[in-house]
Amino acid sequence: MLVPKLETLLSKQITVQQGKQIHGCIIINRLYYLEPLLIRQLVPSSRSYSTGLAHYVQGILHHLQNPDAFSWSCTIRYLSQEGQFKDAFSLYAEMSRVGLCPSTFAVSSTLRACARIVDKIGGRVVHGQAYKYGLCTCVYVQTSLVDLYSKLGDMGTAQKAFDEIVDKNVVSWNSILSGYLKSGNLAEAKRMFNSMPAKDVVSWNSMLSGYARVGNMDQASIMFKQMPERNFASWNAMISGFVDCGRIKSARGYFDKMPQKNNISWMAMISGYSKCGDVESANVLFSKLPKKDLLSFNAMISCLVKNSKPKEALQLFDQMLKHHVDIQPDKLTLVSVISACSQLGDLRFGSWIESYMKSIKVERDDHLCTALIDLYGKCGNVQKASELFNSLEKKDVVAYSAMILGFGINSKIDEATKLFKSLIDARIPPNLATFTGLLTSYCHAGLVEEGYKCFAMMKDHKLTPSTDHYATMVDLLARAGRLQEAYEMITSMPMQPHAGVWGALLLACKVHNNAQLGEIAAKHCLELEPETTAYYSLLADIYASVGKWGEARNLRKVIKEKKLRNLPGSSWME
DNA sequence: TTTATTGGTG
Repeated sequence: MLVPKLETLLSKQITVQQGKQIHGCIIINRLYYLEPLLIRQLVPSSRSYSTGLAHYVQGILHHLQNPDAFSWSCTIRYLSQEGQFKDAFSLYAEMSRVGLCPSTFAVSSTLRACARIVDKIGGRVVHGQAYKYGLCTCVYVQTSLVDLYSKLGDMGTAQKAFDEIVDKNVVSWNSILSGYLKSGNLAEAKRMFNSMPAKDVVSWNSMLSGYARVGNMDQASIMFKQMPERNFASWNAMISGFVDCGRIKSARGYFDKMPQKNNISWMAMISGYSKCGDVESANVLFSKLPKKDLLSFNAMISCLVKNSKPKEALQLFDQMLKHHVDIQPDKLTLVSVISACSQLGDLRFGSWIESYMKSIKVERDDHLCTALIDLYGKCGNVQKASELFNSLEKKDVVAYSAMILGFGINSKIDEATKLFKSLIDARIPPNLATFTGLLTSYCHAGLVEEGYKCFAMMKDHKLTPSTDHYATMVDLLARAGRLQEAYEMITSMPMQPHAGVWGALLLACKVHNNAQLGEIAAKHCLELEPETTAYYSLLADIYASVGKWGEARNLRKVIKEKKLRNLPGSSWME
């Protein structure tokens, strides 16, 4: 049934390319109603379907000599639907410049685009124009306004826009509801929900995820049971809700009970296992996934990266390229792949990934840039990292943290502290990673007092030091020969120190010939990681260096007897 | 024409 439509469309496309004035609006409008798969056939050899299509549709519009308001509106609506929000907005601006009166179609689509990219100024401008042209009495425009101000976090204006709607429909109610939920006002949301004249599955799902977001899974479960109708989103909201509060078994329960699963369900479950470090279970699920798509590959690759398995991540990426030719990696895949490369710390990957990005024509955005800053910083090319940092459009806390660490581990302590100051000046609140970077910088420079100050500063920013922060402090103190202080730092830790913390002390004890503390440190190391024989030999070395030959010999015997072999290359050994 | 669920950088 759709095929003849496509053919007429194709014949009209040819007319357009010959430059004849025809009814372009019909083409654009038809495109909108066609099956996505058929539309894709229209776009010749495009790597990215949506951007290719966006250019195609805009091309048709600009081919017309005098496009009318309807053609403009259809194109804007099309772009907004396809997720090309910036294009939709600039087309709207162009339309007004030409002097055409915007329609309710164009306005609501543009407002939707502004809401999605959180464009405060643009949204207000469009609102003003809609008011000027008297379009603010249309439910669709009004509902879009409610959604816009909800997404901007301006609930006062959102409520005002909502009150002005005479014929409120379910979507209008749902828009204000999700606004209150997003702003964390559960009480008001609940009040709204109860006073709704009609609820649909979206209303119920919004409430579910609202409770899930604050970790109230018991209330979410109660609502889930009460729901008159459930869809994929309802089940998936429960799964990801349980995942977020660490109740992986409950999440799995819902996953197994689901009558039908979509790829999002699988992905939520895989990322759940990833978050609690259960790579094995994630792998098992991934292998069972019937139809793997880009999203599920992204989830699995990122799982491997986050759980420090960069080699496996790159292998999976390779598999994806080889055996799933229909899947094109996107920016998110690349961010994970770059992160895997930086974990491997090999500069060769840097140039490889950059040329690869060029070959598949991926535009560099700030997220990709940040990943590259981390990569170049860790591989020793600070120059390149700092060039990338300066090229960023918006410098967020993650970019700053990556760059501070990059300076720090390349012995550029002045640059690192300067950058931290400018972060504070920019009024960007530092996070745990920022302090990891700064502490590591002081550690590399051997600046104990600055390290202490930095460690204390975390409290001022309402941050609690993690095990890694303690580990860095211990490393800093121990390297400086302040072994007793390092030991006291460990004993003051509110959490269980991991082997790396004791290992740092142990290594320093060897350097500074302190057998007493070395023995304590080694004991803890062996308790936590009995398989790592490097600890035995380190302790033996310490004994030997202070002349305790007997103990040293005994230890070496133990190593031999246990037939344990030296395992060089533990992370802290470097 | 307007609403809800997923994957990311330290």
